[in-house]
Amino acid sequence: MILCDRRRFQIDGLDEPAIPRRSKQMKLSIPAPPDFNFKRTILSHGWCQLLPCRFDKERWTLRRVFDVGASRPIAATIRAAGKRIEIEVARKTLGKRASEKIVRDVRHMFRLDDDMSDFYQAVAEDPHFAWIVRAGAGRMLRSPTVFEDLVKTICTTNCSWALTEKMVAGLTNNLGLPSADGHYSFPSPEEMAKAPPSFYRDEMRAGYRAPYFKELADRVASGELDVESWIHSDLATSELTKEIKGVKGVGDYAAENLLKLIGRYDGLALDSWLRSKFARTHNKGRACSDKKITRHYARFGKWRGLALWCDMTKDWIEEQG
DNA sequence: GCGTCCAGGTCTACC
DNA sequence: GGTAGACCTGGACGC
Repeated sequence: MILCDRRRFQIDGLDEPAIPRRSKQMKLSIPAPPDFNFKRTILSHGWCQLLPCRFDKERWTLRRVFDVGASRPIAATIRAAGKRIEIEVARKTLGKRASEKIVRDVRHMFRLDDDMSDFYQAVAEDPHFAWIVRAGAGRMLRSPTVFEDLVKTICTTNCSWALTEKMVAGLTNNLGLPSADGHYSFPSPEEMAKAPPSFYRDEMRAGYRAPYFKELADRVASGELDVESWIHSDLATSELTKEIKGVKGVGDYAAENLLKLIGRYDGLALDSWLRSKFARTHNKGRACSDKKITRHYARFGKWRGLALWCDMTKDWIEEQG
């Protein structure tokens, strides 16, 4: 992807009109870990800007349409509320099953159950990385499903961020299901499998990736490929990487990026922006080899990919105090 | 407005 | 295993 575009969200902030508040909305509340940083997690990378998420930087909220199973998708607004995360649902009432599903999804997205202590221990002694512990950085926002993260990752390959947004929007707005307020959920593998190949080429504007999406959706919908199992896989990272790269359109960068979202940080997921940012930050603006970048973060072992990402995105948010 | 060039990551064929 | 070219889109640029 083209990097100058990738960081656009830091400057523009809100680009969607606020949804009018309803007279009665239901609220759910989740306790957050002591080391959790809501802002750092939302802006951990560009996912907050991809539908069905909508980031409001003025209010520091994340809106998203959640798929809750059989009933209609539900839009919710997520915000920090002290040491808790508050979820405001655009419904007067919400069934137990739907409430539990939304809470489970939010916990997963914000990685509230991730134990960061090992990572923080790995970076705490390094003067250039100790800020990560103080800031509570390192939780990378993800989607409720591995499938959604995989599709979005493929959408980031070999194109500008603007095109990534366009492809994801085309997919969501055409194949997703509408919530009561007219926004759409991310389509399921089954919904994507129903779409003809021409949809991916002509409507989604996925270009040469079009057959890849069709094939992926078919394989997942038919049960041939269980991408959700990757998150709890016992396979060694090298083996899991091979399996992930078995998906058409997924190469080294895409596989390692997905592995980060799954919670494995061995890979660096180097793309053009990371290489450029590393050169500016650590190599006096001169391009350097991937080997040199790898050596720079090698001391962090299995956390090197996360250490790299935190290092390269440190300036995305001004630290307070 | 039109045409050309280029960047971006992966796939495939070839050596 | 390594490499070159094709894939497709949108932005930048020149005319």
